[in-house]
Amino acid sequence: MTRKKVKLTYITNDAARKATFKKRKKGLMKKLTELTTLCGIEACAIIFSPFNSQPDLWPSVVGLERVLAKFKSLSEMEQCNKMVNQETFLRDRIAKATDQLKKLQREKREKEITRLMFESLVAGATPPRDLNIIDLYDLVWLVDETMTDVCKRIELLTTTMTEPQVVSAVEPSWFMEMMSHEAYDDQMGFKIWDDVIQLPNDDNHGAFWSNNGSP
Amino acid sequence: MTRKKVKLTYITNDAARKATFKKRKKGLMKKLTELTTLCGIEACAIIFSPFNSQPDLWPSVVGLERVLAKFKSLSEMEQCNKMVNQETFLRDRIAKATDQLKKLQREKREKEITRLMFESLVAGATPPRDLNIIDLYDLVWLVDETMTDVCKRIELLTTTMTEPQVVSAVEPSWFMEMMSHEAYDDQMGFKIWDDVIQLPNDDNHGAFWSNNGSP
DNA sequence: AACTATTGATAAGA
DNA sequence: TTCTTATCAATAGTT
Repeated sequence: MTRKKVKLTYITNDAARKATFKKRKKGLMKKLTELTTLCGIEACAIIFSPFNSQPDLWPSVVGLERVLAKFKSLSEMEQCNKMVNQETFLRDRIAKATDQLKKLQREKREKEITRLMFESLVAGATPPRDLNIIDLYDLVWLVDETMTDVCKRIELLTTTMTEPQVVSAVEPSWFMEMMSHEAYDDQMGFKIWDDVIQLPNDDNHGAFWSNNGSP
Repeated sequence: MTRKKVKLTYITNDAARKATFKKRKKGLMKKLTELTTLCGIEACAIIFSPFNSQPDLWPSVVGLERVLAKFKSLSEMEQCNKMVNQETFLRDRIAKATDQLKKLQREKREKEITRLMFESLVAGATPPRDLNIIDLYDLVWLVDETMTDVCKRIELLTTTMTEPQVVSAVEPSWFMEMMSHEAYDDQMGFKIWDDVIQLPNDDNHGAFWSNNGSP
């Protein structure tokens, strides 16, 4: 049973690597069979391994030869044009992971500053320590936003209020949301970087949150 | 969501086939990436399709060329020796499916005859209709077996019995098992034959149950 | 393209 | 080795 998510790295244990190789090779060939059958296409694969002196081929030798012949009939230039290769595949995955990372960093940052704001509030306006200029700017922005929300809400309640006791009993939903800040700190890097080889530099333009404190 | 098990046949609907092709090609390349990374091996794949004018290659052109060169350096004879190809793969699946089919047919047959026996019993020894010689032989064998079991159990209870009321209250487990005969009739052929192209003839030697009434 | 119910693949254990 | 099964991964149909 897959007791845990598999790490995408070389398996150093020989027996385990061989077992995995056999299983996954079989699975891969099944997938190839399915793909060609379902979509009525031609495909081939060659797999070298230290476990077999000869490469594993799919489909049969004859089928492989036919596909290879077809491939070789294309010119070099044709082969290079508009080709979907491993690089494209990896770039796609990297882009998606980067997007997800940015999103989580933004959320994390937002929660941090929110917590900071409420901590300052309950501490009775004690000046927060260890804050740099970026933190302070973010904090100011959030305080302004929150004040605006509060004023709007006060105005709304003042003009439409009929039962005062209900107002104090029920917290607005944005308050509840802001107060729940478990944060993604421990999981984030792990969850995202796990199976991605490398990430491009993040120039971070267009993002409001400063992404301080990222992993 | 996969609303149903996929049938391993050509997808006639153009849009659906293209969608499936894109998804499965991506999945296949991911699998190839994982296999080569986990096991530290070399592999390549070429996929032709009417959706791209050029074939999809894995890994990059350079990687593909290197693997192909390695493959071509092997002689014809070497390529043919001990090769695991599509035929081997299919034969393996066919053999396993055949084994499973036999097992289920045996179980189904056993349940049928068992039901027949109990029906005859409760009907007050009314001669069963429409039984051929094979059915009758199987029935005789089962009755003999059951009688033997019953005699053994009677002997056991007679020699060790201390509290009669418990005996009549608790059915022996083999009895319960025999009486539960929902049978696999409707599912069997479907479950087994579904994704297998062709099965070799079943010469059926060595099986006790006669496998009447198979699909 | 994104979502999720479901099927399918498989890592570890027996 | 093969078989089992809990868990993770792929994906069919839908939006």
